[in-house]
Amino acid sequence: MTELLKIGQLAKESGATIDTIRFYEDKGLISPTSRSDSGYRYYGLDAINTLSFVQNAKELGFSLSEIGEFLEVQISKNGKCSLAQEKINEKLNDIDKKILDLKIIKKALTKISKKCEGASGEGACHFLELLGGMSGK
Amino acid sequence: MTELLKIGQLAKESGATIDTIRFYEDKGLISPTSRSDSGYRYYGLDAINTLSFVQNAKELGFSLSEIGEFLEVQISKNGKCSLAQEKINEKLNDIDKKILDLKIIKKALTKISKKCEGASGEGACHFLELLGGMSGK
DNA sequence: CTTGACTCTAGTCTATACTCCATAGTTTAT
DNA sequence: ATAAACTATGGAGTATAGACTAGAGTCAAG
Repeated sequence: MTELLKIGQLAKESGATIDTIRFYEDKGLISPTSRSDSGYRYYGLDAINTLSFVQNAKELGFSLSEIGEFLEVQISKNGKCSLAQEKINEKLNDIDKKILDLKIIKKALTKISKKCEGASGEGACHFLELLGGMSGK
Repeated sequence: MTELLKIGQLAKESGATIDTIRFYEDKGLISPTSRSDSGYRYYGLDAINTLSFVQNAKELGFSLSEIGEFLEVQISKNGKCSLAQEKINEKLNDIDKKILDLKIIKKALTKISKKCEGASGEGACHFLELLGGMSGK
């Protein structure tokens, strides 16, 4: 028989907490292979991989619901690469947009910072006026 | 006598909602110049600038509590530019870090995407295995 | 003086991703 | 057989930035 893990063991193996695993179950990301008569959750070893996938995908900036979609695709085994590709490309666009936004913010902050400096380091700060004045733009 | 605004008027002038203004009050960002006997809030015209400052600072990525600190500095009139400079520099560092993170993610996603493509666009997707395999790194 | 528009407080709800708690039942080890 | 360790469920709490609601009081105009 294949080795089955109780939730605490899975938690130890995966690095997730018990609460997190149950939370993920609630969100449809993972579910126990079986339950004992008393209701204890039992997981196959693949659950470790699933959780590690979730961790990695989270680090890549995917939300739990996006990760859930990936897992569904996987589970259905009908998943075409094109589906994942689409998601990945969306994510890449999101990222480009975020980077652009951050650069714009950076430019604005730098500009303000310089004006602030120009007004001599120790005088009363006009930061708020500078920023308030930006409302037109 | 200076012109005083009721909360609804201030909302219209500033573009914020009434709820938002009261929420900001709760957070210590703004408070009415005075209150009527019945409890109505009355604001001076400067409240419009304050709210526009809040809007702008938010767009620049500052949290409400950071904005609150800026406003305190302003209110105390002891604010030195160096204080604002410090905050701005922290924010600039944050932004650089975020951009870097996003670029790393982008690289990882691009790599995965390419591998996925390599596995012929319409086959079963190995996205999850690819990602699962990254756990070592 | 009544209607409609405005405002008040206090509290609940949204989304995201968990974390912690109480209470109760189960399993394991001695 | 009993104590320690583990697990179950359901619900509340965390942070952020508000949106929305109910029920009550207030203000201005006709």
